[in-house]
Amino acid sequence: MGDRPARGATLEDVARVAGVSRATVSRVINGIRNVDVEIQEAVRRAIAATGYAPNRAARSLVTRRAGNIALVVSGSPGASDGFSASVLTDPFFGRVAAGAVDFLRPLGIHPLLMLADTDQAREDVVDHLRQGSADGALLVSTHAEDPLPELFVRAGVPAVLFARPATPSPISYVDLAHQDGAKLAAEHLLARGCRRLATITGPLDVPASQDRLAGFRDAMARHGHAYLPILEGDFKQESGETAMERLLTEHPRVDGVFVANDLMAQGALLVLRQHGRRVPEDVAVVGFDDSPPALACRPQLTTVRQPVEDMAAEMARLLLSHIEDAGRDPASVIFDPTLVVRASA
Amino acid sequence: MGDRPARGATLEDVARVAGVSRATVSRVINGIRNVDVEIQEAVRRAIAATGYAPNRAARSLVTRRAGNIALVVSGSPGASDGFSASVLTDPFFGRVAAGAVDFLRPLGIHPLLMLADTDQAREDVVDHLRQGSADGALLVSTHAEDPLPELFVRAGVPAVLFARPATPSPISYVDLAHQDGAKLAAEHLLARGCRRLATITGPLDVPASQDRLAGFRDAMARHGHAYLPILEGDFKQESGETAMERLLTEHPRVDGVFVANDLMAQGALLVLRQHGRRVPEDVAVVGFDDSPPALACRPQLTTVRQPVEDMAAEMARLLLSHIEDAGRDPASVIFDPTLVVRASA
DNA sequence: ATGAAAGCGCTAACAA
DNA sequence: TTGTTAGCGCTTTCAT
Repeated sequence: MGDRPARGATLEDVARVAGVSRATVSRVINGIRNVDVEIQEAVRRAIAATGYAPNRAARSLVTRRAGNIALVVSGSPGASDGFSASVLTDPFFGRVAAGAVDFLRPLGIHPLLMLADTDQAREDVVDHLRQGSADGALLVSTHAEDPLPELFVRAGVPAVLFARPATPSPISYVDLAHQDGAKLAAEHLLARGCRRLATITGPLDVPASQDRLAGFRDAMARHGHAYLPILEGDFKQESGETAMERLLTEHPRVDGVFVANDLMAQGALLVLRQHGRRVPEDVAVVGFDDSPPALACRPQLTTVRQPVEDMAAEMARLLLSHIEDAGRDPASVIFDPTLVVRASA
Repeated sequence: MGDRPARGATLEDVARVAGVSRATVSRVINGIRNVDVEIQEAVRRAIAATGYAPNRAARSLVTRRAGNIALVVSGSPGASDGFSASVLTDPFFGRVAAGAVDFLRPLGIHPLLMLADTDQAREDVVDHLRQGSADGALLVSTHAEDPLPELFVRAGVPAVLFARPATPSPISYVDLAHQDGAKLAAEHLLARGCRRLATITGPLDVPASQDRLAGFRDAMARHGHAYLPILEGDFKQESGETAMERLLTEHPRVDGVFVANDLMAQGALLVLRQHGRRVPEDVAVVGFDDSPPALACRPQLTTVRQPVEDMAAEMARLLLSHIEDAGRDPASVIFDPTLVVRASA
């Protein structure tokens, strides 16, 4: 019964116990064939006997691969209670993380969670990548004009974005056909008889918000509806409340609202009820995302589903291919939204 | 204008450019004094000129430190839509992550996100730690009898738990004085005049749920209330709805409810309104956590605040000290809850 | 105050 | 099929 903490057995130790060379042990560990079955067995036994666990750093040093990737969320320093809290607590981000994790886990790859809400933080992220802490990055930007994509291409760091960057960059991204989604919402609202429509948008400096608005407006116009009140929010619940409040005073006869995400729609629903408006009878509401809050509402939200988890998985797939082949050209993959009809419209 | 991707300058390169030895460059990089100021300058210039970025793997190999830690969430494979989605989308977990990230970031440490919902996954997590991918682990278990803490101590992996483990283990943890929190809730409910109280608990196999229940029951008993209907939930919103539904049929005259977390309380509120009960006039409701959903409810939740972010930061602090000093004895740090009075009670 | 040199543990040619 | 041998890029005694 030895009991020293045994500062880790090395390949050398295993080799000695198994009576073979380090190279051979390395081969069986890395699943390279051309190793006698008998010897494989011996090696395995030696590994078990020594409690050997390969040293990641040593391996990375020679393979030039960290074996994990970075999941970075970039934004501007949250006004009040911190960027970290608001973003990590946002169900949308949770879905992105879940999608990436589920795809990566079977591959033995884990995401390094990094937030970049200041220039300093962004620089740190780039440094970490350059130092090889991670082999590439999955990037979710929460604001337009994020300098990070550009920093990544400049540093030669493999990266994939969630959503098309505001300024063109030679970098891969995954996105949703936002306009199509908005169109789905418009047609559903129109079909159920709404005639006085309005929309609560996301921050208008981000492409996704612009696209959802454009898609909704175009679809309305195509159906002859020239006028569309527009209220701008910031994708958080409270802004949905504020916007709906204003909408109700400025356009009291509104009978249908397209809200650019579920969190704001949730806030809108709250205000609607407070004002005694029945949903969907008096005012129909369609959200966007199909995130958990859509189910937490009463009535439950009719919403445009964005397959976030699948999109995140695709990001990971793309990233891996860029890591594999550094010369690969940037690619974009666009997903289709679907309408999930529940009780609010 | 050279233009090859320049497969990374090394210490050697910097040394050559600066006209000094590798050792000296290493010293200035690691901020070791005893380096001539002139030379420091020269080295810095050389670093800038070469665009040098230290190689993490090489450094880790000699220092035996990965420079990052693991943030692992352990649980059982979610019944329906996956463990990853439900946990990463849970505001409670988001707060833990935010607290850890905020504490660790200034130190240049990032968390490696790992989920462990199967035996296989748990083994993988332990392997990664043993391989030195991370220097230690922050663990949040979502179910009782999680084998991971034990696996960690057995593997000699530094780790700190969120919440006392169901089975005693020589391992550090951070926790809340759940009983005190429940007592706060009980006294508030009693003080506002409620007389027919009930409670919706979390899964009763986890210590936190048991403690909240015990604390509430004891406080009630001390005030002469012998009978307390108990409904068990699972910390998710839907279970709060189900429980409240049952409570209303079995104990229609209930006038106050203590719900073991905000998510379930949110569900309870929904059901209450659906049944035409006014909150807090007919039924007062007190939640637990003070998570984002507490504000998303109408009326907003009166709830027992758990300083999750501070607790997570403390976990990180403890973990770092265990990494620093492997011999350090396990420690526990208990935080005090506070009552946040809003509209629901 | 600085440099020389010995590894850290592993993979990958290259031989045999 | 297996072993030998170079390193990967860095930190760290130990001299100087």
